Amino acid sequence: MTVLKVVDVLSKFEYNQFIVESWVKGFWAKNRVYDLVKAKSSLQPRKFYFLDGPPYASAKSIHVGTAWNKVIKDIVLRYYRMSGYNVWDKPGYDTHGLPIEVKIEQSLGLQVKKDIYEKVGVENFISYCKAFVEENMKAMTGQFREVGVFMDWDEAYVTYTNEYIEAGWWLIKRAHDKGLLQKGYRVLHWCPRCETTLADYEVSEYRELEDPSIYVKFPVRGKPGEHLLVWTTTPWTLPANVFIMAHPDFDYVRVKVGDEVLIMAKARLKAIMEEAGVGSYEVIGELKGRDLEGLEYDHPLEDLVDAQKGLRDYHKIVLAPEGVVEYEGTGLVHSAPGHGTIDYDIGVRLGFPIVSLVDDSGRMGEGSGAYKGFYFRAEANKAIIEDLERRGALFYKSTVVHRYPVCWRCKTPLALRATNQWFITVTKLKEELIREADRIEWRPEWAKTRFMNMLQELRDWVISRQRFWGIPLPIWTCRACGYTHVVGSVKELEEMGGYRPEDLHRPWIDKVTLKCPKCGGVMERVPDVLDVWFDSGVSFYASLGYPMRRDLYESLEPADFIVEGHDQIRGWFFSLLRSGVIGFSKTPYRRVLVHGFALDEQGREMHKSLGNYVEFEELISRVPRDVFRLWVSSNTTWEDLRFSWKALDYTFRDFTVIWNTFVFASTYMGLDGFDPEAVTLDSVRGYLGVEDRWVISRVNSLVKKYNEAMGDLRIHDAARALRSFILDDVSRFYVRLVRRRVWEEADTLSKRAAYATLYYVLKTWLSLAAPIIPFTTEYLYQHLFKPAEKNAPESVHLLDMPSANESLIDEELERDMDIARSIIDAALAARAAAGLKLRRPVRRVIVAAKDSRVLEAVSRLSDVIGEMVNAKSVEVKGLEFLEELRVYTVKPRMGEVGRDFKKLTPVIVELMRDKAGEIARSITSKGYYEAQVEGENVRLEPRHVDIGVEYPEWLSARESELATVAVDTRISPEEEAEGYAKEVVRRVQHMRKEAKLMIEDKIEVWLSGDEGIIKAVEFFEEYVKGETRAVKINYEEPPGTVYSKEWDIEDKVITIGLRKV
RNA sequence: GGGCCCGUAGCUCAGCCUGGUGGAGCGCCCGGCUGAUAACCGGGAGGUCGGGGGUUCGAAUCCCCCCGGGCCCA
Repeated sequence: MTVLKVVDVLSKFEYNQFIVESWVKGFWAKNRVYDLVKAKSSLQPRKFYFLDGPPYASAKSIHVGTAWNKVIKDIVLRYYRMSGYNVWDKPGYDTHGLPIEVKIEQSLGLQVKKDIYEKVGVENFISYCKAFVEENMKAMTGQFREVGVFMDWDEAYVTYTNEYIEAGWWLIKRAHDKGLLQKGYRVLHWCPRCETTLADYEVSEYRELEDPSIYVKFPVRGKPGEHLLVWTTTPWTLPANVFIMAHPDFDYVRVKVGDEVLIMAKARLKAIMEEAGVGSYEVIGELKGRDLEGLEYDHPLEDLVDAQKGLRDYHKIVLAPEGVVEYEGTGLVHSAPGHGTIDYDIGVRLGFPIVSLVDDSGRMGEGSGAYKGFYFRAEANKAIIEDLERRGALFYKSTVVHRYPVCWRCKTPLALRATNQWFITVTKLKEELIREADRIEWRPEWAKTRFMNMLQELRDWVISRQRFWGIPLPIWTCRACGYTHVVGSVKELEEMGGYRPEDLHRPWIDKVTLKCPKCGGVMERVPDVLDVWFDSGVSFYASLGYPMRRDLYESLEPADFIVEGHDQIRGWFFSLLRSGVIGFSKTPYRRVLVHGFALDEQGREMHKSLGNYVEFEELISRVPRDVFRLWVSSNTTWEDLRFSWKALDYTFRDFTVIWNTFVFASTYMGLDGFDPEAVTLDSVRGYLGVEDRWVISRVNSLVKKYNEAMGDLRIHDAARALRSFILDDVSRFYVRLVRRRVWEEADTLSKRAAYATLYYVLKTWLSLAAPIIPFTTEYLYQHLFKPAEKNAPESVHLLDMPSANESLIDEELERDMDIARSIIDAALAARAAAGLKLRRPVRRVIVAAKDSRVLEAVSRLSDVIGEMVNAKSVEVKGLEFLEELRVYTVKPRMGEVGRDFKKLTPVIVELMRDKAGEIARSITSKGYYEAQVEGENVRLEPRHVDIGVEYPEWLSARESELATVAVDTRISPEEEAEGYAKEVVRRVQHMRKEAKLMIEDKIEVWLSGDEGIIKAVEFFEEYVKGETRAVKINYEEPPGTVYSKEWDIEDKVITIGLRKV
């Protein structure tokens, strides 16, 4: 078999990347290529467990960043499959949670939570959520497939399934068994309109809001006239005040203002007095924060607030460095453990009561006395400030505008509020979490730093939400005796007297009651659902069916690789680790790669509201899939990606060059009937040219570099190396170099060697590139390589990843070629400077090497240099050679010379002209030139002169770092004639193309006009015939019947005619 | 306010870990090629390497401070 039969496909094909990709898509579907790839991988001995971070199925169209994310995953999976791993590639979808509930509420026009019960019913509501998510998943899967992601789409894991829910229950039970599951108060953001807690991640929207900014005086107990000064922007929390915090290390002052004494932080004194407009005050004492500890005070509103009655004993100063700052406030912080996170933690630590006076709807509730029924930010604030003022407890009041969290769906300002929630006390596992996190391999390394820092601030995990669309909390409480039981599985549910509902979601699960093992009473489920972060956190085992089946998880764990955006360091990476440690006391994953964000061209987030959002549909219709893939994978993975149509366009252009490279190969291999199975690299080893050995070395170096980069998860390094190899090394250098060998008509060994080399290099590259540009590589493989080999696998994706053949790597040769390329550049520049067209051969190029390494390299590669710069010979000389030819000009800088040498100036100017060479050499080498002029010692320095270098007219020279390269521009009559012959050849070729002749077509040529040119062609007739595939040249006016054209070659006119024979 | 990241040519980005004369692509100007060709190649102009300080013989690179942007928290 040969590649002959496919030539036409590639060369005649009008290249269209979109058509290429559609063809491949069809090919994959028709031949079930994913199944084949999967089947091959499943036979491999080494496991590679990839765990997909499930995208949130809340929309139909994926974000550019989501596409990037999946492409990274796909590249890694494809790489490991080709490298001989049994790859686990199940994708997943995250499907529960409030954001989805809200979308459904919006689509149904529901206003408040109550509407769900009253207007639609929970049962219907859940069905809507499910249907919505299913539609989204279907659309998203289609898009992931569209960009070529080879994952097990038919077996995707979905978090809303009964199996998944049951797996989630298992972990809650685990936490319970370990004594980590608790119920208690937690301070969380609460939306008073939606009447629900909001998860941390839901507190994402802030508004600039105006709030009171008040300084309140809390009387020091037993010291009339002395007050603790406290600052707050939330007067509504004052009725719930329990204690005041101070920083042990700060300096505090006692300040006399009028006839009162105020205590506050020294660092804040000036600012506060300025703000309050108090001109005269006197510091009468200074003390450390720690000296304030235990100081008791009275609450200024004690008699108005019922709840305050029982708090007298707790009203004192508590040392709490974490709650006090020096840049704002007074250094004394009013603490309401029912309304502040730090306040709460300290309150609990001290065993102080937790007072929360705001109810579900945001109004002051039981215990708030005079303020009962007042809405927290409105009436309550107003009334409290008035009361304080009336009582003389207000030092100063104004307002501030600051960022305040609002509910992201109804924009209502949120309240921090202690509510009863279920949580897992992961803080007890802190050391274990840190130990396990430390074992994980992070890319890049700073992700680890970030993760570790976060673990230092670990807080307990509040898992309960008062919502519907989520994993129901598997906790049942006895109506009679209050006994609580955690259910770990459906089986346990049945054993406890319950039953298996068809769907484990609310509301069906709510109807399942159990029999209390303590008193035999009826147990009902706690109505909460789980935080949606819990869902994805258990994916590492839940997606494998654990614990209902154990074998799969046990054989695969831990996950070998996960990758997500850097926002997931605190998100999924953390929730996974948390779940892993709770469930199995170890990290569920061993390697993490972090990727950046897809931003717009200005570096802003892409949002529909900003108008800079790129729809997937638009992306995929404007940009071929592989172009997108190559572009995103070239971006440094962990850095943000700035989306740019222009950048994609440029990447697209590279594909043309890649394509042309393969077309070049297939065209000539096809013409000559090259058979890669007969003419192997081994069989032509003795005939390899130096450029062949070079490119073979380069491709093996590439394989090495590529494998190292991929193994280290530096995908962008791999992608960039691939790109620059095919574009710079192969297309722009090697192909240019071998064209002449390939154009030979005869079947030479040199040509065979070139083909064998090219075939080997391109096929190797194709294998390496397959994970990154799976469509293009498949097309080229199917059309060029597969038909040429008898036992070639069905698809390029079934090939084995090449490993570097170190024996073919010749580092010295690669280094030498680098030198040669630099010399070539210099020579081309020298030619350009002399206005010599590349088509015109030059007699010789002289390379004056700056060191022996350059000298050796140029000697070794002189043929390559000669070919590339179209020189008959390349002479290598030492630096001294050109030095002899050099002519220096030394121009005096009259200002400097005049100032320094006064009267001697004219003589010195003359000297510079006469001894230019000597002076120039001396100044350039030693830095000065000394001479006796009219009996005086004269010292010329660089500032006195402008030194110029000139070469003889027939030499065009170029200085480079490695050498001075000079082109001998003299042309003999014969060379001039050859130049003309080439000009004619070029024009004939052009006309051949215009006449739409095939490369192999033979022609007859007519030539008339300028005598010099005719003579030149006659002289080089064999050459001209060979180049143009002309069987005959007639030196006469072309007959009217043939295709003819008049040409102007350097002002000489000729007429060329030709016809196919 | 904190942690981490980024800030290099007009634009997009390499180089920084392991200090040693600043790179690529695109754009611009000039030239070339035309048997890979709705391509391609060469040359040129263009940079206080965000700012400041320090370490060093030597800093884009290491350290500190500041400014601007991002992510995650507060």
